[in-house]
Parts: sequence; structure tokens; C-alpha cells
Amino acid sequence: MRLLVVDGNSIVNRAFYGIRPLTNKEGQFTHAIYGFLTMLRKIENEETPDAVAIAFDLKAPTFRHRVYDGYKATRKGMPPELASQMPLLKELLGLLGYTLVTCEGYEADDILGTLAAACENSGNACVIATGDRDSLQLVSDKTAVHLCTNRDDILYTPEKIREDYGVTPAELIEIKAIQGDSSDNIPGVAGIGPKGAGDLIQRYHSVQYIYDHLDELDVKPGVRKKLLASKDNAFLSLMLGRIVRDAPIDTDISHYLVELQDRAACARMMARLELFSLIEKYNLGDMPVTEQPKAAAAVLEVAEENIPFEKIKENKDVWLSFDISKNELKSFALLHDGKVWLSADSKEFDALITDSSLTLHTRGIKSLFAYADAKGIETACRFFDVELAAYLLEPSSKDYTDDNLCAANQIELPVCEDEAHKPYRALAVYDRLCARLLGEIQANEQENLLFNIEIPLAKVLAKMENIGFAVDRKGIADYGEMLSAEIAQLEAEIYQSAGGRFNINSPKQLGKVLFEDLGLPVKKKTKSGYSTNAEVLESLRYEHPVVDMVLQYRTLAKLNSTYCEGLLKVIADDGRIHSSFNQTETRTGRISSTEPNLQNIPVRTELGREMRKFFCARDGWVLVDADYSQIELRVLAHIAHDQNMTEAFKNGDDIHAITASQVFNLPLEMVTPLMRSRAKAVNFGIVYGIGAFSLGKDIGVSTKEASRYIQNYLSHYSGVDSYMTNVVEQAKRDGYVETMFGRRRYLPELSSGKHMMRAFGERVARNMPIQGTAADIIKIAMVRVDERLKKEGLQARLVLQVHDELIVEAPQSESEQVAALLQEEMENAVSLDVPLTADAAVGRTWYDAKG
DNA sequence: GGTTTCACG
DNA sequence: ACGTACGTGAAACCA
Repeated sequence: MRLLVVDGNSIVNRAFYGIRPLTNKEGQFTHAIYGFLTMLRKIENEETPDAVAIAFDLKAPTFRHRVYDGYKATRKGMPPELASQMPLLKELLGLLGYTLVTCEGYEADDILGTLAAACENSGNACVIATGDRDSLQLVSDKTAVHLCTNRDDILYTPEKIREDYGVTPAELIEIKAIQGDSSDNIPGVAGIGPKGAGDLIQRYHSVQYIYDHLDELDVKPGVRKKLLASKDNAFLSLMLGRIVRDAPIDTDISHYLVELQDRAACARMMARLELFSLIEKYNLGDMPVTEQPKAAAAVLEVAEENIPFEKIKENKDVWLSFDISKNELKSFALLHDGKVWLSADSKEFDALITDSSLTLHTRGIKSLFAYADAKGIETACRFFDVELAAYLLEPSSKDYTDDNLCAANQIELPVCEDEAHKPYRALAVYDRLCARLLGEIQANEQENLLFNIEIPLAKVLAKMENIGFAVDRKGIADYGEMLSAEIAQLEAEIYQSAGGRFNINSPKQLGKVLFEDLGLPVKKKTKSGYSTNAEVLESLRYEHPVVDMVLQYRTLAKLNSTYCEGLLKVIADDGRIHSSFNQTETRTGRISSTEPNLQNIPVRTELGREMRKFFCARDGWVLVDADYSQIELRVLAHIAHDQNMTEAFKNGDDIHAITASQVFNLPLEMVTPLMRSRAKAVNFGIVYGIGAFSLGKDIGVSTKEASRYIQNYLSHYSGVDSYMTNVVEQAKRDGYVETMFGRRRYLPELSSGKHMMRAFGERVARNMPIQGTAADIIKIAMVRVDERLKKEGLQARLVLQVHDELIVEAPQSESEQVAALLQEEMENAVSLDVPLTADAAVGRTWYDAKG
């Protein structure tokens, strides 16, 4: 017999975090259930067990969870999105005939260990399925571990363990006893890490032996000293790290046979969860599935008469839904008296948006503003936007469809037969949905953010999209021609040098040529093979002449395909490029630009920068470009209340040079350009949440050296030091971080069991308030700049924002006034402890106007 | 549709 | 021993 023992908690966590959230129409999350069953089926297919046991911890680890959606702080357990799926998953597994195993006072690991031991004692085989490497110590001739990873699953046998770790499975416990494991509270030997521990056990095999022969060991004196100092901890760790193999559970393997009993109940449950593909996979398609009782659902009522505007206006609050495409109104609908009223009369629509006494609750106001702008109408009503409100409440969501929002807020959508009325189905509950969202915005104190920043900004973005950015079509085309010619030539040279034709654009084929045919050393691997990115190629430049050619080819091919060809495709009939600016895309509050992305036009290399010569102003006009100087560091100085950094900015010092003098402990005059550039990297790293490893790699020094820089940095900028500690603590306490203006980002990653995931959450906690506050500030500046341009009767208009940079297209005659206005509004958008500085420049093209 | 690479702040 | 900085979008390849 062959028993499969599944580490239920580990697999369900993988399923939960590994796939995108999924809900049924009741708003119940289902992706962990779906993912678990999918993974289980895959494992069963590969391991072909005769019996299956699924182990669960009795209690999930405790932590405090964010206050949101009615969940209160200090709620115990896993994230509610996962916790709510657990009983359903267990119920469904039971229906499918699986035996679940839990044990008071023991962890799931101990159940795995006990069942594996039972198999071995009774001459049976065992496979353990888990996502956690802790179980590898259980591997033996009879027990294998099927490790589920983000990449391909790995089957661990004693041979595979030897191959990967160089030791026996049992010796893994010894290694862990020395290196320790902070996430499991295993102390280990202080000062000895994975490398040292592995080396010791490979040579001496056990902790006992090491301590018995401490004086004879062939190790450095420092290591011996560390071992001696942590002797008690080492033996304690040995006990803590060894998985229990005699937990009081049912060890009769014949009791774990899988027998699906009630097929109809399984099908019903899967249907209720709306996991219809599972019904197919388990061959339950023939089972009757009872529908949700229809009687309970409200039916969408669409009024036949004309809209009673007078009655609606008495209310002042209007719930509106509209269909505008290409700046033309197709239809709109209003909610009144529990019914939906339809119209396609644009005069009626215009009357609504120009009525200053009304508050319009709607969604997608950017397109409404674009419509008004194109038509030359000035909107006068107040707005509430469902999408923008929902984004502020949960910026990490993928989309903000009516269906998702209603599900998340436990609002049931009415049933609707007529396809034509479907788009207005959600309007029937907009009064409730908007009240709900507004209530949360108020509870979070985000009214200012919504009503004074995001909603006015939507109007500015709409105008930017309408006006577009003028480009020199012929210039781009000619440049593309030039690139194509060079690319063709390089291509020929590469084939010659490599000794054959292949697709240079295919990382797979390129990898084969470089690392197999030419035998170049492999520096890095990716999921699917050899890494061939610029960093790797850069390090291979002197190994073979073809490498440089490939680098050059990549540069030119990117410029040509993404920028020349890509941009030519999206030039509109008016000779301008109308990008879309998305306001609900980023988790930090930045805006994003698509079709095309105008926020990543090349600038860092001269060849790429040429591209900006084709972004120009119309005849007789100029571009005015202004960008903030080090806005993120200034924001950091402010929110961290850092005295030294604040002082440096107040003095107008060169912040990177000052930082260098601190980090390297030298007078300012002795700072070399190399030091300054390293200090600059440290400044960036700090903003990103930093790790010594990556910083070292970035600036080409050892991890140790980099960690010294960071320590020096934090001891000088002590405000930054405490901010970085405090913000992570606050995030763990509240479940979210926020910007100066109350923009939030929730961080469920912080309560993940996975170290990597948690570390990521901590970096985000340190970074988001900085990046997000900078985003808030430039948004405020944009709204003010737009207002000022209008107030001063200028023709100039904002055409682009690139995170810390604004570009205005202005008549030549307005250029000086606009430059002054831009700089003033950007610098005074907010008042911080440090000055904000913005530099403006004028030019006919983007190339000329930038610096 | 997922992966890899590379452009920007 | 993991795999290692934050935030984006687009193009190309490949299964």
C-alpha cells in the first residue's frame, strides 16, 4: 500500500497566496478551495496513492488583522479571506471521501511524521505532500516528500536530499539545530548560519559528535568559540527541530482509503461555491444541482415612462450610470423610486452635470469629464465616484467592477432577463453601494483624498487624454528605419560570430547558443532555463565577441519595436498620441499610463533619449517641463522627522554627497564621485526598504560592506532609523500603512507564514508611505496647475505626468508665465518640514525641455 | 496566458 | 536554504 499524507495547512496557504482571489456571487472567497483541490488532484495523479490522509493544525497562528469590512482588530486566526474558506474546504474534502486528521496539542508536521513512521513499521510506502521543507527530515527508503514549490514540484528521496544538501535526511535536523530558524523559534548556534551549519554536519554528521570532539575539530577558533557559547541552545534546538513520530492518531492505513460517498452533495456544494470546473473534473456533471431560490432575488425593474427629473432633483442626490465611448453619450440611466429610468438624450444628461445643486453618484467619471471637455461643457455638480472610492478603500484590488464591489459589500444584485438592461443592473443598488462606500471613506478619514484630490484629478487626466501629446511622425519613422538597418546588420554579424542562424529574440534559443554551443559560463538561471538578461550578458562581454553584439541588438530591437513601431501604431488622426491615464491601477497611488505608456520613454542613454526629440509642441507652441528634485527623500525627511536630513535639505546641500560623508565617515571635501554614487544608491535603497545583499550587488561591494553602509546611514539619520522600525510595527498592528494624506495600502503579506512574503510586506510598509505621499503631492500640484491655467486665462494645457515631472504645452508667448506658475504650484502644493524644489525648463521638444 | 526582458520614476 | 529593493507597461516568445 502507498499512503499519501497531505500537509493541509501548508498546501492551502500555497493555494491561497498562489492564485488570484476568486469569489462566488455571495462574496465568499473560493480560490484557496479551488487551488487546494487542483493541487491535490495533480499530486494524486503523479503519486498514485492507495490511501490519503489530510493533516491540519488544530489552531492557526494568531495575529491581529486589519479593520475593514466589519472585521475587527484582534480577530484571531488567518486572514479572514482564507479563514472563511477553511470550514468549507474541510466539509468538501469530507464529502469527497477524504479522511482529515487533527490532533490536540500536536502540529500538522507531527501527524505527517507519525503516519510516515506507521507506514514504515507496517511495510508500506508513504509520500508526504507539503510546501514546507521542514518535513524533509522524514525522508527515508520508504518515505518520500513531494515538495510543492512555485516552480515545478520536487520529489525528495534520500538520493535527492544528498544531491541538494550533501547530507542524509536525519542530518537535516542536525543542520537546523546549529543554524536555527527564527520563524520556528529555534535558536541554533548564534553566529553560525546555513553555510557554516551545512559544512559542519557534512563533515561531522551530528551535534553530539561535534560537542564530544569540540577540541579536535578542524574549524576556525571563532567557530569553536561560537559553538561552545551556544551548547545548550544547540541541544535544545535538536529537540525542537525533530518532528514527533508518535502522536496519538489513527495509524491504521486501511482507514484512510478514499471513498466518495454522496456525489450529489459534492456537486451541490461545488455549485454553491461556483467551482463548476471541479464538477466536471470529478465527473459529477450528471448530478442535479439545485439553483439558488429565485424567489428571494429582487428583479430589476426598468421604468417605461420618461424620467421624472423634477422629482429626482428634489432629492439632490442622484444615482447615475452612463455609457460614454469616444466622448459620445450612448445612453444613461437614473435610479429613482427603486426603479431604473433609461434615456439617451444628451440634453437631459448635460442638464444634470451642469446643475450645481446636484450630487451625482456614478462610476468612471473620467470619461464623463472627457465628454464634457470635448463638448466644451463645464461640469457644475458634485460627484461621488464608486470606482475611485473603492480604489481608496482597497488599492490592491485588480478591478472595481460593480459585480465585485457588490459582492464585497454583501449587496445582492437584482436578477435581470433583458441583456440590454444588464449594464444597469448594479444601478438599482447604487444608493446602498454608494452609502456603504462613503461611510467607509468617512470612517477612514479619506474624504479629502477622494473629493479634493482624486475626483478633481480625474478631470485633469480626462483633459490630458483629450489633448494628447504632439509627435513628429516622420521623425519616428525615419529613426525606426535607421534602427532597422542597424539591426539587420547586427543580426548578420551575430549569426556569423555564433556560427549559425537562430532567433535572437528568443531567450531560450539565445541561451542555447551562448551556454551550450559556445560554452559560456552560466551565471544565473530562470524558471525555464538560462538567464540572458543584460546583467548576465554584461558579465560575459569579454568571454566572446558575440555577447556585445547581442547587447547592442537588444537595445536597438527594444527601441524599434516598443518605441518606434509601438508609437507609430497609436498616433491619432490629429497627429497626436492620446495615452490613457489610469487612476486606479497602482497600489501606491501613482497613476499609470497605457496605450501607449508615455511614462517610460527612454532617457537614460543618449541613443534612447533621441526618442524625446519626436515628442514636441504644435507649431508656434513650446513644451514647459518641470520636475521635482528628490521628492521621495524630502518626503522621507519630513515623515521620519529626521533632523539631520531635514537640515541638509534646508541648507540646500547636495544630499547624496552629505550622505556619502556620513556613510564613509569622511569630511565632505574628501567625498569622491564614486562615494557619492554609492551613497546615492544607499539613499534609493533606503526608500525601497533595502537589504544589504541587494545593495551590495547594486553597487558592487560585498554584502558585509553594504551592511556597514546601511548601519552608518541609520546611525546618522536616526529619525529614518526609528521611522523604518515604527512603520513596520504600525503596519503589523493596524494591517495597513498610509500616506500623509491618508491613502492606505493593506498588507496581508505581513501575516504570511512564509518568510519571503513577510519580508516583502515589510519592505512595502517602509516604501509605500514615501512613494505614495510623493504621488499625492504631485496629484495636488496637477489639480492646482490646471486650475491656475484656467484662472489666468492661458491656453496652455497639461499634457503629461511622469511621477515627479509635469509637462505643459503652451503658446510660445505664455512660456515664461507657465514655467513660473508650474514651479510655484509644484513647490507649494504642500508645506513640509523641508523645502520642495521643482526645476522648470522650456523647449520645442521634450528632449530640449528636460533639464 | 505565463515568462522573460527592458523601458521609466 | 530559501532568494533578496519599491512602483509600473509593452513586446516577444512559447506552450
